[in-house]
Amino acid sequence: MRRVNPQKTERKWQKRWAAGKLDQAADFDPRPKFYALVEFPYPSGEGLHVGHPRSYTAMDIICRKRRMEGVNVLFPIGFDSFGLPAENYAIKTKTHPAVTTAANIKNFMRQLKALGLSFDWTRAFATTEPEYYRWTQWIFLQLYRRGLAYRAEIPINWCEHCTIGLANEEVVDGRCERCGGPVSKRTKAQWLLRITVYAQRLIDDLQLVDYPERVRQSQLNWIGRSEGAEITFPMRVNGATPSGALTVFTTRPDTIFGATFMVVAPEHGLISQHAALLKNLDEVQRYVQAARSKSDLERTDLAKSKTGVCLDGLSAVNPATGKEIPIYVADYVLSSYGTGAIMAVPAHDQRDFEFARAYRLPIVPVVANPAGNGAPLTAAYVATQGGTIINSTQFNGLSVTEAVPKITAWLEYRGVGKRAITYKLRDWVFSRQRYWGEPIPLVYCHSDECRNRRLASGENTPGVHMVVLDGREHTVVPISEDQLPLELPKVKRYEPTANGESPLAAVGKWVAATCPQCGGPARRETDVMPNWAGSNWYFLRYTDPENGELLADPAKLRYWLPVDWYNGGMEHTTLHLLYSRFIYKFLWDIGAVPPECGPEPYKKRTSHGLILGEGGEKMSKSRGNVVNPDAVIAEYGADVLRVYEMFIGPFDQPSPWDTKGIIGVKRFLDGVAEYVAWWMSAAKLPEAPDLDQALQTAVLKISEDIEAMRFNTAVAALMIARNALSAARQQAQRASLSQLEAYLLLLSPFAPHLAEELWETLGHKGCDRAHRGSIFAQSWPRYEAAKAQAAAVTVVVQVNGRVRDRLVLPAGTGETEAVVQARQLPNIQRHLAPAAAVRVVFVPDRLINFVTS
RNA sequence: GCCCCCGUGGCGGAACUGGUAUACGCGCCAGGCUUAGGACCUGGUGGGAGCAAUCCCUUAGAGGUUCGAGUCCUCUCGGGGGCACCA
Repeated sequence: MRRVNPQKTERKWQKRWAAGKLDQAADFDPRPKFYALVEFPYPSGEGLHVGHPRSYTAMDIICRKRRMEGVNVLFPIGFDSFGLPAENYAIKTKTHPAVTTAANIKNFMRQLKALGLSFDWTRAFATTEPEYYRWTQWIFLQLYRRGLAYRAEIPINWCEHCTIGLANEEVVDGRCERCGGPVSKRTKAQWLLRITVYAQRLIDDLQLVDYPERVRQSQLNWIGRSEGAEITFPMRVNGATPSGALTVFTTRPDTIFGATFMVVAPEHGLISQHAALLKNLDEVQRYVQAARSKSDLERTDLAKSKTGVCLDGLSAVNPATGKEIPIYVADYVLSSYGTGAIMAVPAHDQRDFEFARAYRLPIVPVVANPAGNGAPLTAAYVATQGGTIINSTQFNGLSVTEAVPKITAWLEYRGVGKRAITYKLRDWVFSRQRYWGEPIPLVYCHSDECRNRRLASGENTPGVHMVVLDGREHTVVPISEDQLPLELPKVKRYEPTANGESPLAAVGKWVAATCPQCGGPARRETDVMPNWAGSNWYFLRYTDPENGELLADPAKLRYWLPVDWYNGGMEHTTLHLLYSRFIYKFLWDIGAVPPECGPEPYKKRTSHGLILGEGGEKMSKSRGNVVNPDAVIAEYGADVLRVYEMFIGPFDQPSPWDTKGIIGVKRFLDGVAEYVAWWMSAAKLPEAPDLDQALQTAVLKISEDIEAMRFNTAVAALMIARNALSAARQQAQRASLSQLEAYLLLLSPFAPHLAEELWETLGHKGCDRAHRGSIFAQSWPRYEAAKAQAAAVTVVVQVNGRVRDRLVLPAGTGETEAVVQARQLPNIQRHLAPAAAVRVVFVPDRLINFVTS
């Protein structure tokens, strides 16, 4: 028998579930709470990807089980609807992003609902709703007020062909994502957030949370803490006149005696400061200019040989040796890491070694290479563990490990160095020269009144309180909070302007603002926030999505936070996941999130693997291997899609789609339906005597597997239990009502529509208005160990570790009895001389191993 | 270069803290039902030898620890992901 039109049944139950309150979370309910979170989708024009149901069904299964366990579950969904695709679509078709976004959200809602996901739809919102982004803007203002948002001239990605600035996400392998053209750097004033202030806390607090090791490692790696020392090298002009100093960061202060030259990054301030002193200024400037116009791709090409120019007329003194050493500018030194300058120790750093070779600079070893025997170096000896210090006066003979603190202390005593910690993490560029994002709620005022007020208050930090626009000082004036949201205006053109400004810069009425402080004319900030802004804090809003006074009621935050379980993609590990931890910590610091919620937003994080196309390639439009969930639902129904996606492979690993594999899941679910129909018609048949054990094994296995996200083996366990029911049926025996009910309960989180339908078939009321009759209002089956106990077990009998026979024994048979029986087995006697056993290894109910040697 | 993950049948993959390797599903083979067909039903299915009982081999490869290794340790090879001139 075939299931007739699963889609119709599924729609029926979806309607009935929606009419009730089964999926809704209850604020302040005395039951234990569980806040489950999945990454809300970007509502793209392509609709839902088959990857979405994998993550969403997984969390749906957990939530349905939790509710059946008597837990008050918050399982919300929303839409992360600002973003580039809507804007690019607008550029192509002149359709306003608000229009496409609304249509896409509608489509996504239809698709999500068709999957039977038990989201609390009453809490849904989109980040593009002004009532929501009002608070995204509010958060920006709080960051600004506390000096954590600032404006700075930084390089942006510039596409020569499109003549627009690109977000980092739009640069793929150093090329423009849209036109494929080369991307170079241009400097532009941008708003940045000081995430670096939180670097250490973002590392430390990883101890407080339950994240997969690979996620933890990635975040640590990305933040990139390095311990070392800052060392100051005095500088001289023409080898004589002292002139300032150059500070470097190094992780190897123990090698300072081997520092034979210094290198600064092309962007280093030293060059402009000392321009007048440089005898080869032209050459230096040419080099700096060339470095600047290079693309990222060229500049970071490791295969490229080292280049640089000596700063002629300027030199430094190695504070350890007292020797005068040259200073170079070279683009292998990055301005954005450490101090943008290094002490070069060519004997013990490969990059410095290559540079020294190319420019014939002295290479002085200061750590003995035990394998080298004093032979000339062919490569740097990077001795981080072993090695003895040489050529370093009083430190000779120390190990590297001993020398690091001793030499640091010595430098510190002499006032030329100190311990220092550096992070790879950079401040977060928070402005985009784009349209479809949250406007940054600031104006620039050049009135005397605002200027005087600024000067009088002493708050005059450039880049925070004051900026220079068109050569003129402007006061930065935040829009008052009661004026939020600052809504996006309508524009005619969505393209960024030719000079890289946001499309908003071309809207005269938008740019010409009134200063909220002095009432005079002011110029509005025209950049918008990146699409991470809305997702930084969305999980807070779910606790109180309608609040018009606060971003969320503290009492509700106290009740629901932290998020108990957050599942998402690995690709967000160093973006959204890190950003939102930072913003959460900030909101917690300023009291917008109550102290009781704790310092971390997500208690537990898990990651799903990608669903790949058939054959293991990534799904993509260009490969033409994209599977549309709508098509799968139309052919097989949502339950088949859900169960298939759970069965496809280990949840945290990538798995290829297999159209043929779906049929196995369809057969399985059809078989369950068919069994129930048969069961109803076979009331006179006797009950099977031994189904309890099979069922209890399933209860234990499935309960554990769901918690551990081993959904593939949970589905296998459901199939095994179904096979046990079928086997009994072949003996003309049926399951008891309670056994069959337990089975449907186990199935229900995976295939909710079918389970609800069959539950009704068994004579329950089904999902009425009060929901009492729904399968989802029942209790999750309890594991009964006594019933799970098998009467007989198969014990493996080995001789010298090789399986020679098997023995069926009553469970719990003791060693003496088991060994006597095992010795009588003919095959054991064949392999074992009667008195030969030297030793017997006995594992109760599992194995006996006779060891003769 | 650094960090992380992974190598098990024709395929996706099972195997709890070392204890029956290949669960479950796909595919394939045989039979059934059917005029026919399979998105149906039943049974079989790692490789080799044997009529058979049974024996040998097998978790990328090579060593090691152990009564016993897919699982632990060392090395080698292969695949994937992330970061990357980070001083």
